[in-house]
Amino acid sequence: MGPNEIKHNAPTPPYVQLAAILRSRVERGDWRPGEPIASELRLTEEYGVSRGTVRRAIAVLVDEGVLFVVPHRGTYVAER
Amino acid sequence: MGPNEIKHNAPTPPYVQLAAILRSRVERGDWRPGEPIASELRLTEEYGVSRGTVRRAIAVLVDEGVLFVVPHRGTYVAER
DNA sequence: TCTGATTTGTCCGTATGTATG
DNA sequence: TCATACATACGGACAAATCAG
Repeated sequence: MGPNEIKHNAPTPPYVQLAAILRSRVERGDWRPGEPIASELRLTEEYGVSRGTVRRAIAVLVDEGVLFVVPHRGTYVAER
Repeated sequence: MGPNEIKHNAPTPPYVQLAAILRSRVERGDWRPGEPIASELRLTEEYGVSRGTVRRAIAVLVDEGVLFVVPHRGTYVAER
């Protein structure tokens, strides 16, 4: 883990921090294009934030074209 | 209550008066270690001061190690 | 077909964080 | 100092869709 921890008292909001973490995990190849990333519930447990924060972070990456959501199925890594 | 009233025309600033009141309430065991005290909104209603004043008073006690704040969750009594 | 588990969708209430006048 | 507004975050609850058995 290391730096991949959410700081609640940082000037950068948790959802922005988490978005950066998830972005780097995708770039690192942690999750490959076309494959699902961890579920929202899993991410809340892994990073100690609320689901609302997780969903907001995902929304950022969806907006960037890094991820896409399939309703009731999961969140996936976009194809390049 | 009784003496636990904020005097706006006193030489001692409201936030200092409130800090003293809250400190005594903790010492009295009104709120126990690890448990949350009243919310900022609740305290503004209870003592007739603005939220800014409440937050300033809390900041004093946090500085003293009497209280600690969990962002977006509440203000708690420090252990010990 | 049925059942239960999983996942995202949505809404609500409450709390603190921050900024402005 | 006060009053107000909005942003950010947390937690809970329930619905709807999906999937595996």
